[in-house]
Amino acid sequence: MQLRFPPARSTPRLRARGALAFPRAMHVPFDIAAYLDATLQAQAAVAAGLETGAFTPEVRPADPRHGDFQANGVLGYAKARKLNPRAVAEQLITALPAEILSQCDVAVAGPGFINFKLKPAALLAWLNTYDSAEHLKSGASNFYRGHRWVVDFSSPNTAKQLHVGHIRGMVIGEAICRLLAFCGADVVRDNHIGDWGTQFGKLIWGYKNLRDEAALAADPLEELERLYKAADAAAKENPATLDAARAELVKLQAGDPENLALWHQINAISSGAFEEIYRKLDIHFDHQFGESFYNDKLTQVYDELRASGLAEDSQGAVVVFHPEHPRFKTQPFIIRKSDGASNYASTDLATMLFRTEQLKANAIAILTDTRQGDHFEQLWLTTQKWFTKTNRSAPHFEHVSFGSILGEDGKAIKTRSGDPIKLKALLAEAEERAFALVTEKSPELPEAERRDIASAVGLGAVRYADLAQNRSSDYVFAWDKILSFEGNTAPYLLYAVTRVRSIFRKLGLDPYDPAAATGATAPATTTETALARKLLGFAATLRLTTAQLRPHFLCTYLYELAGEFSTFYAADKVIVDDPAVRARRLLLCARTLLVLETGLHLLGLRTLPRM
RNA sequence: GGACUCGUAGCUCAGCUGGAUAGAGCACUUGGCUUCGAACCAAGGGGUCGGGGGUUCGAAUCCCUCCGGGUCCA
Repeated sequence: MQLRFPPARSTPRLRARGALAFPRAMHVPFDIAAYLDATLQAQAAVAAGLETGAFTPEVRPADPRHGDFQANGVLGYAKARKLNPRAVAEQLITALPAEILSQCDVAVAGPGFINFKLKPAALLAWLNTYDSAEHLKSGASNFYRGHRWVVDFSSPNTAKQLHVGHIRGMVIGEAICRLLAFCGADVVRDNHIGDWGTQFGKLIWGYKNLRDEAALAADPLEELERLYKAADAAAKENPATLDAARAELVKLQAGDPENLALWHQINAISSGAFEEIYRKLDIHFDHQFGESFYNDKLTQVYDELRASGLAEDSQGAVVVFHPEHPRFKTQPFIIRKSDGASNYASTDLATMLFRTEQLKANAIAILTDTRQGDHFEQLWLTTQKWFTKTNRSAPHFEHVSFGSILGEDGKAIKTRSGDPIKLKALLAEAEERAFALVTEKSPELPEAERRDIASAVGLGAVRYADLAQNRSSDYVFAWDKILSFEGNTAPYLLYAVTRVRSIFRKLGLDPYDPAAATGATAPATTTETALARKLLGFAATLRLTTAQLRPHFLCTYLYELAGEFSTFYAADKVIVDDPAVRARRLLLCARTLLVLETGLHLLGLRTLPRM
């Protein structure tokens, strides 16, 4: 099956899915930009006599000053044919179907832009149609229907604690999974744990010779970390110890029952500790196919790559070169080390095959920090060639990379003693700090509720700070910034939610009860209209966010939405005597709450009734 | 040395793969709560988009070249 991956704008798959029915069949398209784009392409361009193969409307959300959407495609088209762009735009407008003209004010502007401004009734129709999380989801689920995505994220190493450096991949990965699923994809979440490797030699040796039973019982993972460090130090001092550690590794790899049992035990301890944090952060996996899972799948990789002529022997190792690539023509992709051992390249190749053939992935996304870019570029080049040679179709692949977390000095973040900051401690501190703040702002609330709020706000703040910044940049971690509770932060958004909820609470209404907003008429004041238009922008935001797998687009949108709401809230009083005005504004409040909460939940934040 | 990545207001960052007068927050100045939650809102000042060249109707965005920070590879 040939699948297309939605770009930021419209896709052929959307055109085929009844987007043209608006409003004849009273079906309101979820993504109106895509609907306009499709209609211009399929109907107007034909009617206006344009070369349809060469014309793309390029409809996109517009600056509010110009309207809701703008079509830029005429400019390039007219230029290439030495036509007057404004004249072509006028032609196109006169050829527009009546259904569009009944919904939008359309005008040519500037050198040849076509501006579309939705009429208030069209805004109302959308708000009435997309009135629940389920309906938003069904609107969005056309985007990725039929796509099965395997998302590989978190993927920590066994026997090491999660530290600050791990949180970005966890949080971004979880958000991406939720977003793709919301947009119709079938998502398989896989935690590719580093549960196999040379560290186990030292770890097992340390466990056998240096362990402290009491410490192991008290904090198993802490003790494992200590054992590894101690064994590592001992091996450096004494060559005999190093040999002994290597011997333990060889025994493990040969299937020695005692070492295998220890290995299982170490993994179980590790998993337990990871689970604790995953639960706290509401992070979930369908599978934990760690590196060891691929042990028996590596020979197939070596055999096929050699048989297909892609891999060659070099200085005792098995490597793949990519002659067409400026760098990888000389920099080898080592798939088997000279000592015969496997490495990340071997297991990752086996993983690509397993996910394609067994998990039936159309698309694979792997989240790691950007430093592993070279590795994944080589992996992907190799996979494509390998699959081609063996008549397999390759899935879509994305290395979803992200920058490092830095300390306030701009260098890799560390504690004062030079160790990594433990995630457990970081999250606890976030909750502590949030509790102090909640207590200061809302001392009247019972302590149990303040604790609960602090948890949502503290964890949400850390999480949101990681999501709100473009993932490709490095990220400077600073408590002041994360818990500043101002600007584009979790507390601001959570606060907006509580303000909306407060209105309904005051009226004794359930904001998610459809009856709460019945009888609403179209938005009337400028602030009402601005808010309504922003709400419709949710569709384009979801498309953009998933197309680029960059959750910060959704963050920015939600922040702007909360801002529009705050402006509206200050300008237009909701609880007024006039029932028509009240209903109109309550509808906007209900939908603001719906989109804010839906969006925040997609990002993994917990929302609150009050704070 | 080669490759990748980033450089936007005093600070922290957006800018939707080339669109209209480059936007937010913090900080600063000013105004707004006896009226739905002020953890809020409104208004104002603040920019050679690192420098230079090029591509075209149009460049923060694409190309070249320098400068500077970060990362990866031997």
